[in-house]
Amino acid sequence: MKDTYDFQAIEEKWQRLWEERRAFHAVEDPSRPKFYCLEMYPYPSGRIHMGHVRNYSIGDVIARTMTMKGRNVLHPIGWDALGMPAENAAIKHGIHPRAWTLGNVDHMRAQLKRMGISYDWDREVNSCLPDYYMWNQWIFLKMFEKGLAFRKESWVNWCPQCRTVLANEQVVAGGCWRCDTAVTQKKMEQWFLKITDYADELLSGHESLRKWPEHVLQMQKNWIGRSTGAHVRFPLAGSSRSVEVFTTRLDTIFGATFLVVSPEHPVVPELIAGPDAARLGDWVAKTVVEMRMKREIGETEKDGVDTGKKAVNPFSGELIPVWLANYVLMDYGTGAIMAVPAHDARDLEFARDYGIPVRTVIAPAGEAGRPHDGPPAEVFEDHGVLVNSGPYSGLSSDEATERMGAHAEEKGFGRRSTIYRLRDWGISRQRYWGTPIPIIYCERCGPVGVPYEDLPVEIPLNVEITGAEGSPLERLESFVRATCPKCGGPARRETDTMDTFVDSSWYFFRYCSPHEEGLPFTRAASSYWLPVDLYIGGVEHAILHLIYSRFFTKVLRDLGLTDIGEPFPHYLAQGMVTKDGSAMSKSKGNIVDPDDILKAYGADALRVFILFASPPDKEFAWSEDGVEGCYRFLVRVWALVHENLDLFAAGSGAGAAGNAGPAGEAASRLTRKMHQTVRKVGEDIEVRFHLNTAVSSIMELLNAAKREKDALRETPGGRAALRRALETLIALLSPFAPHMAEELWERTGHGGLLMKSDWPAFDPDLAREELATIVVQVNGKLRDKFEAEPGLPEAEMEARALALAKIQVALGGRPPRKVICVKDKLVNIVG
RNA sequence: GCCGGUGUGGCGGAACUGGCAGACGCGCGGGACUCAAAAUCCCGUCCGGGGCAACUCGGGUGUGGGUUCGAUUCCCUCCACCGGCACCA
Repeated sequence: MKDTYDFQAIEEKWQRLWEERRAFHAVEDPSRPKFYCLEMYPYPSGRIHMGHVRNYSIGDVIARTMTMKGRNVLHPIGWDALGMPAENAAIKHGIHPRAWTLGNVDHMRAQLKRMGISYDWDREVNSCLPDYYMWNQWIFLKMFEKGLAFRKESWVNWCPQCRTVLANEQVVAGGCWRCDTAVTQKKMEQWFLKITDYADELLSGHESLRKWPEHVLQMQKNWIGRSTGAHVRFPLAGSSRSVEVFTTRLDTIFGATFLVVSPEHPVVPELIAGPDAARLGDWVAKTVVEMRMKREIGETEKDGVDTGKKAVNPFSGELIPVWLANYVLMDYGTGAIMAVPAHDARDLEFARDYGIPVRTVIAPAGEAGRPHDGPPAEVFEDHGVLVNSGPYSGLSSDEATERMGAHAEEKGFGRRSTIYRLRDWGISRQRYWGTPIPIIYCERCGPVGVPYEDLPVEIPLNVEITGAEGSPLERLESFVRATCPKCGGPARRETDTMDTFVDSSWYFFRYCSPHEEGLPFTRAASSYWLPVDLYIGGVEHAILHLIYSRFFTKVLRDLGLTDIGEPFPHYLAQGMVTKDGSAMSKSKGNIVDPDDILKAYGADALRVFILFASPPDKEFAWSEDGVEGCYRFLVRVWALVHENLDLFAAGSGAGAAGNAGPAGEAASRLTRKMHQTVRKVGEDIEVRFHLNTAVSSIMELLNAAKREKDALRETPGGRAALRRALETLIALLSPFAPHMAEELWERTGHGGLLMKSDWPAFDPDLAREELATIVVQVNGKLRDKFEAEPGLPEAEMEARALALAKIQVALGGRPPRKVICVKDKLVNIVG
């Protein structure tokens, strides 16, 4: 091989050698500490994009560094391979979803290998293959047995374009998350997973997620939406029924001047019965539809009707009117509220529109003494002191809430309670390219789980995907027709498939024992590798994927399959990749294809640049000049090592470290810099994850070596120092630019793979500066500095500082009023 | 509206525990090499004033204030941008 930097030949060579030597293959080894480094597995859309490159480059630096630091590293990859784009491709190009998907996987696998990412390809998983998705079915059946998977008729978000149900989370601003088409509503029987059973634990689990970004925890918290308050029943006058409400402000209940029930509430038929039934019924019918539609758009005018019925306030005995209104949602709380217009802005707006009385029952702390008869000038929503509240008047909000809750429980008309915004997870999809839900419907036995020995229920491949209404599975008689596993009678198979978020909710378990045939994963392997030590991926999955995975982990734990309760104790949310100020996207037309960069500059340069340009959790702005700069940096490393290749030859006159002669100034300077760099790069990678500053300090080491090299080559000790600095430089660079580093490692006479070698040793004594630079300030302004031996006593520091000519001038002859000394750092003289 | 995040040169960014603001890279300017160009190498590069110059003085981390001997860093106010949630009772 030539002496010029032929990145193409070098990268191909080392990718081949790593593969031949199975360098990335992970084997459980209880004698060594493990490190499970995970990046979010990709959807095989066809090509790798810059977001992937960034995600996987970050992970690879961590994985390679941990390997060199002696950890037994698991670094797997796979494919989130079920989903709609494959069906869309089938419709558009007449290619089968399976063929399309597997073709994409082959292409993208080759691309990842060209990036030199250190994946253990023996553990590759692919969610569209039966040996993966059968375990979705297996886990589903376990959840079905425990009542965690259940059927429910419900309104669902329906995308008319994709002709499929969408989860709430897949509705973005009223549109379909994929195609942006306006979402409509439809009522269907659906399968749900009971994630709400885990709402509280998903929230309290945040306590242990200290290594998650704050904003991600906050997003999850908002999503779970915990509210504490009370449920209270208001009996309907002249009826045996009552209306239950949920409130977070029980202390305001004496101010409840009306009740509002959602038009979708089951009690509505009774409420509208009577002489006015026709008019009220029309209003309800119209409003139910409107609410479903307008909710997706946003603002809605408050609109309501008085049912003429009355309810009894269980605290005061007061009769209050019962209204129906469009601002009360059926799917939050109980679908009915007590309206307290004096202390809730929404209720006040409604009360004013319809002339309903407003009664003040909470006063600001200082104003409880004076009378509060008339309606308040404006809404008061803070806590305060109760007025006009019978026996509770005079109590603080907090105390009243407490006592009223106890009273309601004692009398049996209410209870203190906690509710959540989080809904159960609807997983049914009317699609073809998904995991078939393993259920058989028997006329006699109802829904019956497919027996475990009959798994997998395979996706039938002999279908034509036309894009016509509904799922192709419905029309496939051979798939639908079944016999009941319980009674043997005629039955129909479920034709819905699972949300693909099910696949990704547990794939990190499968990596631990990807070839296991009897279980989704083995306990031995999973208890060795899990939890994931570092999970890296885009923040767009902060809510859905990460909550679902946490939920699945807790379910699997409760099924006795694992001991861990949190899968990802450390989550690194990678920032977006942008160009010209906006995210790279097809619609913006600002996509840079990694393949083009690979061809022009090579994988190493691309990796170094993408890691150097900004910290992993921040946005990354693409720049062609930037890659070029990193490419030049690699060429400079290449050139410097080759210029000094003679130092690595036997008999070069560069003694080994031990027998190097008395080192000169330059040698100890470079050695010091080298050790400082080892420390800095190690900490930046392992502790702070600031890969950008790790790269820049490697650049500094290169610059220092270039600066000192001529002097160093003069003496044996200098040559030894230079040689060791270059070796260290190569090793530190290897997680970032692994191909070049391996090549240089080989060319400098080292045997074996650099990636399997030890991380350079750090010696704190050699890293220590011989002299400390003491900064001298006058009134906080830098005026001069001096060098001093470390540990100089403060009195001495002060004396030396005051003796400096510039300080004398700055002080203008006046004696200092005060002197602050910080050891080995600074003297500040206050004049 | 509520919650969270971010504001530093021409650009990406650095400053880790309150202690030298601008590391490193890009870009730009100058020089060397070259017939010339590219590549490479060297020097300079926060802004403003003074000096032929080694230098020197002043200002400076979105705004205004505070704490402190000392603030990019801590506290309060406001502004801008980004993200999440949103008639959530």
